[in-house]
Amino acid sequence: MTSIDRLFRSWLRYYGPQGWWPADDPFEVMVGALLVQRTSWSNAAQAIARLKARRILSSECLAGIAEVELQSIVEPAGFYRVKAHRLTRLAGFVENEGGVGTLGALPSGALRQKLLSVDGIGPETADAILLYAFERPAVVVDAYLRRILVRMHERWQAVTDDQIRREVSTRLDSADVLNEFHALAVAHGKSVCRSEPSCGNCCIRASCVTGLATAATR
DNA sequence: CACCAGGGTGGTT
DNA sequence: AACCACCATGGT
Repeated sequence: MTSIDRLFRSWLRYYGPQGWWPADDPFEVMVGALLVQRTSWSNAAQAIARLKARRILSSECLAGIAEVELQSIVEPAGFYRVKAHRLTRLAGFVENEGGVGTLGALPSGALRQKLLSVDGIGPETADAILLYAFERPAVVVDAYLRRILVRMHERWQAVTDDQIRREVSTRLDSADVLNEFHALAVAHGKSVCRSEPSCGNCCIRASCVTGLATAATR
């Protein structure tokens, strides 16, 4: 039985604090969460910088801007047609809900449900927004975490995302810890080889990341 | 050249 | 329920 708790401390000791999420306010986190889908952060950050340069990175502005214009602005992030449309819908949602302040007053369960009703916000993005925009103790289950867990123990192969969320949250409860946990999972996921399990050493032994092994298995 | 990046949606079997 | 194509730019 591997301890998620020990894995987290190993990552933190090896990689250090990741400083997520790089944003000035909750709405910027929401926008970034949509822009970064299947996209490198550097590309998403370019789109965010262009929004900021035009001073339209707010729900009020984005709800009113022409979608074709928004497309040209967020173009560096890729998938710019769907993303412009989703940003427009997101802004309308936030305005309709009375702003991020009103949303922030909702309990996490209700807020998650509302977020999932927005076009382009699925489970992973909803939990990322809960965690990084609203500082709720949400577990973000992404492809990196799934792969890492499967490589550590075969039992994770058949475990659903919902089960992963609950199992992780029993070990890591605070928003601050879960904040680092997801960011570190991404950092570690990028470091280890991405080839199939054939490697057999990924994530828990030294052949992928020197020094992590002894920390993770201690 | 192929492959990937801090996913989600809609359609098909 | 499991799979699939699609969205599209920028970096290795």
